[in-house]
Amino acid sequence: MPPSMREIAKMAGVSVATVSRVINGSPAVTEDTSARIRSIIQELQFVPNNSAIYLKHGKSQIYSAIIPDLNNPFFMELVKIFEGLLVENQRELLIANTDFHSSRAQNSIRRMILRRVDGVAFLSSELETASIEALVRNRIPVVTTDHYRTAPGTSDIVVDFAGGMAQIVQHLKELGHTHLGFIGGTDGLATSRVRRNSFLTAAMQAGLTSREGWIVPGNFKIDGGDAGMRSIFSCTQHPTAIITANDLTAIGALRAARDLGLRVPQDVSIAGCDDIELADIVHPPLTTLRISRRQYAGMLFDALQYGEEDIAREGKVFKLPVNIVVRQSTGPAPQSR
Amino acid sequence: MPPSMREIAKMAGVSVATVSRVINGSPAVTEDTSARIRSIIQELQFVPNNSAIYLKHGKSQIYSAIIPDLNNPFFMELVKIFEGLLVENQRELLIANTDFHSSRAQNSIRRMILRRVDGVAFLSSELETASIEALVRNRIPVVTTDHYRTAPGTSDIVVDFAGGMAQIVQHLKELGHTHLGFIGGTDGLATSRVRRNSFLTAAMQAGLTSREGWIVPGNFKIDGGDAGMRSIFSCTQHPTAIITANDLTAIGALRAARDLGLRVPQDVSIAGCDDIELADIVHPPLTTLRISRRQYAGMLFDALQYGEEDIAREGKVFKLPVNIVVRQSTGPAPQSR
DNA sequence: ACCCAGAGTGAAAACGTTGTCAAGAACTTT
DNA sequence: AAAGTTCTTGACAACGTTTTCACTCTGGGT
Repeated sequence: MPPSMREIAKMAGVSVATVSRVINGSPAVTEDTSARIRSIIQELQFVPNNSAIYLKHGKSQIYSAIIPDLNNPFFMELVKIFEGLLVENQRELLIANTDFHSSRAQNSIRRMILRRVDGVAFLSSELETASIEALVRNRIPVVTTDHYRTAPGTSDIVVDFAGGMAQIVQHLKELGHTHLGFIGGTDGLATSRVRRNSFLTAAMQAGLTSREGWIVPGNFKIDGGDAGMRSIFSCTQHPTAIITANDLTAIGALRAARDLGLRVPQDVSIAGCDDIELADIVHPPLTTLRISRRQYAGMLFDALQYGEEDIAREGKVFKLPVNIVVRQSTGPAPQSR
Repeated sequence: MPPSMREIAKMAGVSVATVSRVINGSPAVTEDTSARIRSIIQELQFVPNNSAIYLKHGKSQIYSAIIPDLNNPFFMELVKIFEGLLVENQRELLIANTDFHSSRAQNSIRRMILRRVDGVAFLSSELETASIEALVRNRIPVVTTDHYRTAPGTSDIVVDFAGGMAQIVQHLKELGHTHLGFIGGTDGLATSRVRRNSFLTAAMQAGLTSREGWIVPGNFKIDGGDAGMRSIFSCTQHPTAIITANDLTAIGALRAARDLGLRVPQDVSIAGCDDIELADIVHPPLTTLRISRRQYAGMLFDALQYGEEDIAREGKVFKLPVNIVVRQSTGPAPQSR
C-alpha cells in the first residue's frame, strides 16, 4: 500500500496532526520539525489520499461535462479548454458522452451524483428538468446551455444566436442575396428551435425571403447537412444562400453542393456556425459564426463556482456573444435568377 | 447535506450494517426489512458517498486517459469508445490533455497519483519512463502505446504499422507507382520513428524508390501535412504517391496538392493512416489504414485490468492490427514520368 | 515568586462507508 | 428438554485525512 500519514508521523516521531499541518502549510510548526517531516515525505514519496480528504470536507474537486457528441470538434475544442481551466484551478474533469440519447444523459447524471462531483456542465440540450433537480437536490450546481431557464443552483448560458444570425443575414443581404435556405438541428431539441427561430426573425427583419421547403431539419452532423442540402435543391426553385445550424452541417452541405454540381460560392453561398478549426480547412473555407470557446469555458467555470458558493441561490444567466467570420464560402448572389 | 446511511438506518429503526447489506444486495436480510429500507431510500433519494467507499477499499473506480491532442479526431473517437466501455464496467474516465508537452504530461501524472486512479492509459508517446515508474510505485497500472517496452504493471500496445505500411506500399505498387514520398510525425517522438521506419522497410522490400527530400517530418496535424507536401514538391523531381503518418497529415497534403494545382489521384496519390471519420468525407475520400478504435479501446481496458490483478506482474504486449481501406485518393500512377 | 500569553504539539472525534464478529431468535434434531 | 443449526441483526473497528480542543512549554511582565 502507499504510505499513509500515520507512517510518516511515526517515522518523524510526531503525531499525524503535525504532519497534516506541515502538508497544509500551517505556520504553527517549528521550521525544525517541519523540515524533518518534509524530508521524510520526500523520501517515501508520500501523496495524500484524496478520497479521505474529500470524505472529510465533502468535496471532490471534480467537475463533470456531459456532452452530446464527443465527435463534434466544437465540443472537443471546448472540452480541451475547459479541462485546461479546471487544471489551473486544482480541479479535474470527468467526461460523459450521451450520443444524443436522453437515457444516456439520465444515466450520466446518476453517475455524477454517485461520484459526488462538485458541479455539472450540461452541454447536451436534450435534458429533462427533473434530472437537473436531482443534481441540485444533492447540492451539485449545474450549468446548462440554451435551456432558457434558471433555478436555484442552476445557471444558464445563452448563446446569442439572434445577434449572430442577424449578422449573417445582413452579410448575405449586402452580397445581394434575397432568397435564403436554412438547414437546422435535430428536430425536437430546444437548441434547434432557438437557432431556427433566430434565423426566421433575422430574415424577416432584413426583409429577405424564405419558404416552406427551404427550411429543413438536420442533425448537427455532416450527413444531416448533406441530406438537408439535397432536400432543398430538390425543390423547383432554389435559394441562393444556405445558412446552417452548425459547421458540420455546413460541411455536409458543401459536399452535397459539390455532388450536385453547384459551385460554392458562385452558384450558392453557404454559411455555418461555431467556427470549428475545420471551417478554415475545408474548400472553400467557411463563412461562419465564431463562438469563443475560451469565453464559453470561462462562463461554464464561473457559473459552477457561483453555484458552489451558495447552492440555494438562484442561478445567473450568462450571455455568450457570437461574431461573424467571413471566408470564401459566401459570395455575391448569382445574377441569373 | 445529502442523507447518509446513518439517517436511513435511524428512520428504519435498524443499524447501518443492515442498510449497507440491503444496498449491496446481501441475501441475509428478510424481505420485510429489506423492503422497508428500500422504500426509505427511495423517499430520501439516498445515494451512497463514493469517497467513503473508495476510502474503505482503496479503489477509485476511475481510469484516466492522458492524450497528446484532444483535437485529433482519432483520439476523440477512441476516447468516446473507451468511455463507453468504462461506463459499462462501472468505471469513470478522467481525461488529461498534454498538447504534446512533456511537462504537461508530467503534471498530469502527478494529478493522477493524487487522485488515486485505478489505471492510466498513456496515449501520448512523449513519455518519460521515470514518470511511469512513479505511477507503478503508487500501485497504479499503466498501459502505453508504441513504447516498445513493458515493466511490472506496465503493458504496451503495439500498433502494427509495419504490416500496414506493407499493405499500402503493395497497393501503390500494384497501381504502378515506383517513386514514393513520406510525410512523417513530429521529429523526436518514438511513434514517429516507428512509422517512418515501417515505411522505409516496406518500400525497400517492395523494391520501390524514395529519396532524401521526399521524406519529411510533419506534426500529426493538418498544417504539418500541408507544409510537408509543399516541401516535397519543391524538389526538382517528384514522387507519384505520398504516404503520411496520419489522416490529418494526409488532409493537409490534400489541401496543399489542390493549392499546387495537382489533381488527386490523377497527378499524385495520397494515403493516410488512422481512418478517422473525416477520411471518408474529404474530397477525394482518403485511402488509409484503419485502426479499429473498438479493438484499441478494448486492449487498453484489458491491459489495465490485467495490471490491476497483480501490479507486480510483468505487463503484456498487445498487438493491434491495421488494415488498408482503399478509397479514391489513390489511383494509377501517371504515365508521363 | 507569580501569573499570563503565546507557541508548538498531541489526542481524539469526525467524515460515510464496509466487513467481521458475536448475539439473539427461531427452528431442528437428538 | 437439551443441544445444535440456521437465519437475521447489531456493535464496532477500520479506511486516511482534518480539525478542535487541551496540554505543556517558554519567556515576559508584574
